[in-house]
Amino acid sequence: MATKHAKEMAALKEHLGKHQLKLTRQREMILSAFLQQEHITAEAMYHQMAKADPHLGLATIYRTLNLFCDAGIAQARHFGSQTKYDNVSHKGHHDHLICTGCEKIVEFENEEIERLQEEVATRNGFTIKTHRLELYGLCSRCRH
Amino acid sequence: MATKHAKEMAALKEHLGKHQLKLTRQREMILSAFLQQEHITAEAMYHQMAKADPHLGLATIYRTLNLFCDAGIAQARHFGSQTKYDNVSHKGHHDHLICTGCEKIVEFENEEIERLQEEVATRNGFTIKTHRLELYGLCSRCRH
DNA sequence: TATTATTTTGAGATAGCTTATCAATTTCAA
DNA sequence: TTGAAATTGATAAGCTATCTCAAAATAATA
Repeated sequence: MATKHAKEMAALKEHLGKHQLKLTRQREMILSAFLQQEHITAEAMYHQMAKADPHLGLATIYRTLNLFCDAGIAQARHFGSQTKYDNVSHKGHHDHLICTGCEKIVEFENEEIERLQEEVATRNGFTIKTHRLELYGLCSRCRH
Repeated sequence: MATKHAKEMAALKEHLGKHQLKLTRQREMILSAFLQQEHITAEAMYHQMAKADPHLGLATIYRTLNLFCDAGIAQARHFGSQTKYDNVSHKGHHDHLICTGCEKIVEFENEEIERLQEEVATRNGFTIKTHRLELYGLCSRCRH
């Protein structure tokens, strides 16, 4: 179990070391649980982990998930009023095609688009950390 | 002044008509002020408009900007904990480069990306109506 | 134009999510 | 093992956005 997420654990430890932070039981627990998710909210994480440790505080979940973001293990995404923390290692990055008729969501990847994004960023002096691309429209079924 | 934003005014009136809503002094004022912005938060709008009408309520600003979204005049975008309302008519397509350091926003257009988006959509049987592309990272100044 | 049903407004209360506070506890280097 | 420094947990506080409701404004109708 611990060896399963060795890569992320190493990334976390490296980040902790560089910033004079400490490895705690909570951080290990949360990392282990988080890596089994694709994307999850802090609140959902809180309820899920309450079974394993009823005294784990919500603030600690938030602090730790934000820590994971800093360490490059997670990525925060804002949906409406909520923040979802994506497991970066789980999949390569994917964008979304969203049908405004039936709300179906199709995930896709396109290397050429990613490359062009980098190009745009460079031209403007930016270094991209993350991005978000959503295409809204009608799927074949809803168009009729 | 009123004729300047005739197109958006027409779009608003059409939406109001279809939904049994009414055209009010506040909606006209807010539309006029909003169309002079590229993108703005409700809070900023509130302070700005306080000069013209000190009694205009914040709730009305929110309600009206959301109304504009429904009418297709504005588009809401979540950045951190805040929501920014984009003026859709300001430019045809404008995507965003967003600095996570200083919150600077650079707009850009890239026809090649747009073309590839269409391609992806077509391949998945979708017809795109709108899209949203945001690149998050650090601008040259914040990188140091 | 006057009437009237319906919608909208303004001000503050409320809700939902996230962060700040701080004493007690834990970590880890010496 | 010790002790400085970081972390935790519980809860208060902060922020943004929405809801409530009496009063006001709008627009359809007479």
